[in-house]
Amino acid sequence: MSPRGYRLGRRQGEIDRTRTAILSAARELVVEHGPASSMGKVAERAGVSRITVYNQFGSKERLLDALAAGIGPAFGVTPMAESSSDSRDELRLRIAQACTAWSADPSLYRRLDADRRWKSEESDRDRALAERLAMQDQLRPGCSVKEAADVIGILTSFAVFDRLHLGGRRSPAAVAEILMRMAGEFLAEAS
Amino acid sequence: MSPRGYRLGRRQGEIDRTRTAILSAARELVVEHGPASSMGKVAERAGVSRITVYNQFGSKERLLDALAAGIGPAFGVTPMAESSSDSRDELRLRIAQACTAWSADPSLYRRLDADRRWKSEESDRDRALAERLAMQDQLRPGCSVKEAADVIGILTSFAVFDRLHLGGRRSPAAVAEILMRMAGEFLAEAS
DNA sequence: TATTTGATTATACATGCTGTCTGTTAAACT
DNA sequence: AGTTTAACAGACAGCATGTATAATCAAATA
Repeated sequence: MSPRGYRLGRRQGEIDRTRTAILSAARELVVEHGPASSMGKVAERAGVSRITVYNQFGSKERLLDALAAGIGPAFGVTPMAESSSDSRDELRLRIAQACTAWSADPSLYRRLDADRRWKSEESDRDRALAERLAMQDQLRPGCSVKEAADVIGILTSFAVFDRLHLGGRRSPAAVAEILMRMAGEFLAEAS
Repeated sequence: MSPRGYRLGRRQGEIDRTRTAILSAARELVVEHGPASSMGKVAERAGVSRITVYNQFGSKERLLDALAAGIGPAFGVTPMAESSSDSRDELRLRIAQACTAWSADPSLYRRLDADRRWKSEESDRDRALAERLAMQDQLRPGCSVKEAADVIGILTSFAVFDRLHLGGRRSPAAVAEILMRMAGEFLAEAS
């Protein structure tokens, strides 16, 4: 440990540079060849030793976790959404935010999506939004909160976005428009 | 090859039994531990040698292909759908068939879904159905054939079905009902 | 300047997996 | 009988992950 305070000072700069170099190389290889890319190849492309990759990230799984970490917060945190008075606008905002987040790096998320748990995650947020919709009588008669929450989860998933995005031929805004119309399944008719 | 007809006779019985034993063991292990299950474990559970698995299926990829083969035909072929006069009924049938197919073995398809290409496959069939809908003026004004085809692909994908199925807590028929309502996004209003 | 700290590195190793090679064995045919 | 066919088994090569140990080296301290 460091009994007397030992600051890394400008050594930290090099450490951060190697970390980002490794992450950058890993991103490239995952996009090119999928998550099965070997640690050796990653180290080679990053210009460091294979052991350095293990020293920095511990294991391949944690390296992929770090690679996927960038998206979670940006998508999960919707600060102003909570304060929105109209839950219908909140839904629209939620869908738009999802599309923006996914459009940041689709070719990476596409390769990572398989092993990740985004599909069934964040159901708490979905349920909370569905409950607010129900509270404001915005749900179609006969539609349960659970059904609305499940559909929200589907409409904000990467797989659905990617299928409509078509590699950029359809804009995120256009995708969001389609998704919002699909959300009409559980919304009350009144505009 | 076999210049003179060489029949396997009752050897074929054992061969078939071995193949099904391997497939059964592979199914169990994939459901339990995902597609990363090793060929050695599969062979061990099937009660045969690891080499036998390779002789029968050639490679791990082809073994997984064989595992997934059961679903494709049953879902892809919709004989009476073509002859249906009402394209709206055809859509309803298509969605119902997808739900029935996926409900056959969700725990297996869930593990296989990651590496498979069901997501972007069969877009030809989706496009054909979307074109028939357009031909009969069943598409919402301003909705392109491509958009309808994309949405059909989404609504008949396993990932979407699985998320609504909830491990059996929602029946396939109920899932189909939700999906059909979501399809209303691209359908003309008239009933 | 001399020492300490901690990241990077090379070498080596253990383990597990995929896929192939070579030979053996048992059943089907002539 | 003898021949043909294909499943079967042991051994092997190659590559992957992850670990252990010791050596190197630059920056931070005293």
